[in-house]
Amino acid sequence: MREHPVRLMIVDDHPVVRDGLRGMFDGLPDITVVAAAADGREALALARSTEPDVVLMDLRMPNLDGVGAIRRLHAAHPATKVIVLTTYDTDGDVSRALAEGVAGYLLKDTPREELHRAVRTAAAGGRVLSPAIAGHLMAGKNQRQKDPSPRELEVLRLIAKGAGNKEVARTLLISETTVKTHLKHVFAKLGVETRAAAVVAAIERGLL
Amino acid sequence: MREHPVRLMIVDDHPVVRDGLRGMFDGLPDITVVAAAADGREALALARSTEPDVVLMDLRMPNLDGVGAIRRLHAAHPATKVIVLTTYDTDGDVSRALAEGVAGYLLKDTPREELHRAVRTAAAGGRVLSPAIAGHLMAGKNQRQKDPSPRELEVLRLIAKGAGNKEVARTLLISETTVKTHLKHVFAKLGVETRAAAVVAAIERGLL
DNA sequence: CTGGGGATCCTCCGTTTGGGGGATGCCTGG
DNA sequence: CCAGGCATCCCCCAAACGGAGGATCCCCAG
Repeated sequence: MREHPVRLMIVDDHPVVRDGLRGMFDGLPDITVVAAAADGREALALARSTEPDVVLMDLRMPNLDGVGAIRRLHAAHPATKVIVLTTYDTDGDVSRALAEGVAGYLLKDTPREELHRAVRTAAAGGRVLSPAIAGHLMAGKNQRQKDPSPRELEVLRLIAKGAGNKEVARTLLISETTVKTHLKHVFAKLGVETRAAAVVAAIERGLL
Repeated sequence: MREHPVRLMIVDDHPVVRDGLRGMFDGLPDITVVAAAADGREALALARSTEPDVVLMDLRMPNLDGVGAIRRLHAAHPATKVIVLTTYDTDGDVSRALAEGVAGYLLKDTPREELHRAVRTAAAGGRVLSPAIAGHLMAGKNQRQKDPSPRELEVLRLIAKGAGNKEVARTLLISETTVKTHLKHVFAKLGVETRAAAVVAAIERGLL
């Protein structure tokens, strides 16, 4: 299928994880780790100089985080496949990453062999998902609510900090009625009916 | 100081991290990795057979998680030092771990050399904290509120799921008045004044 | 044994929330 | 051009909430 080994770049802010991943691909004839970056910014720079075929990357990073990094990576290197490798499996992250066209979304508890397979699959143009993730997506497809709008999230953020409608209104320079309207929409979109549940839902989906 | 190498056990449910850590201690003359476990249960078993001097372990694990594992480890092997190594730095986790008498609390973005130093320090009977953690503790000491009681948290959990006072009362088989009282205490202990802020605070402190 | 914390209950009261209706502009993508 | 999403605002109203006071019981630690 391929004469040259897959050129792999690792992106993760934890040295432990970087080294762990590097070690996992050690000694494989068909995969070579050509770079390891600690954040999105570094990843972009290294991608330019090392031209990886596949990038394994964490979503939560300093400087330039996952989704942004993926977008700019794709823009600069359309042929490069990105596999997200993260600890979390929040819906928000997953769907936003998938929207960016990633080649895979794996959890960090993925065993060695599966990682190998994932990288090969991605290099060959395929897609891979951790079973847990796939499950989440299935569950989500049936009653997927749209995400709250930016303005609505702004309101929700203040609510999460303990503000009342009045206070939110003052802070955002809008009327209290508007705050309530935003909140009503947030509730509908998150499928909840109290502010408390709304903030939890938003946090779980990675919106806050 | 010590004639024999430090016997180190690694406990983490992520293969990536396990291998990463193992690699980081490779080739050190004074530290030997004698075991690696995927959860608390396994850790206890391996501790008995391998008698490690120091244990590096994650807090969030399946089967038997951090705090429980630490407690039982200490009970069975009082001389064994435990260093918590985790991604999170939530107050709740930190204080509960410290209460268990751990020898250290490090974040996973700790560089290699610091990890080495930490293990040596722990083996010698010392204590180590990530700077970020140390900061948190300082901040906490000045205005530390007590954590909510188990019952109070039970109420808060239901609130987080969107229940109203009435519903909580029915679920817990107590009166609505009692629910409000619990909540009032929760607010005071978390330093907030709305349910929404309370659930966020609780989540941030790792109480939910 | 005395105190304090937890858990349970109460009343009173003003404020906030959440749900039901709308309505208006503004932009963007078919 | 027109539907649809967003953001902004309005009224009405019942229910829920949060604060301020108690009060009892129990249990454990000093």
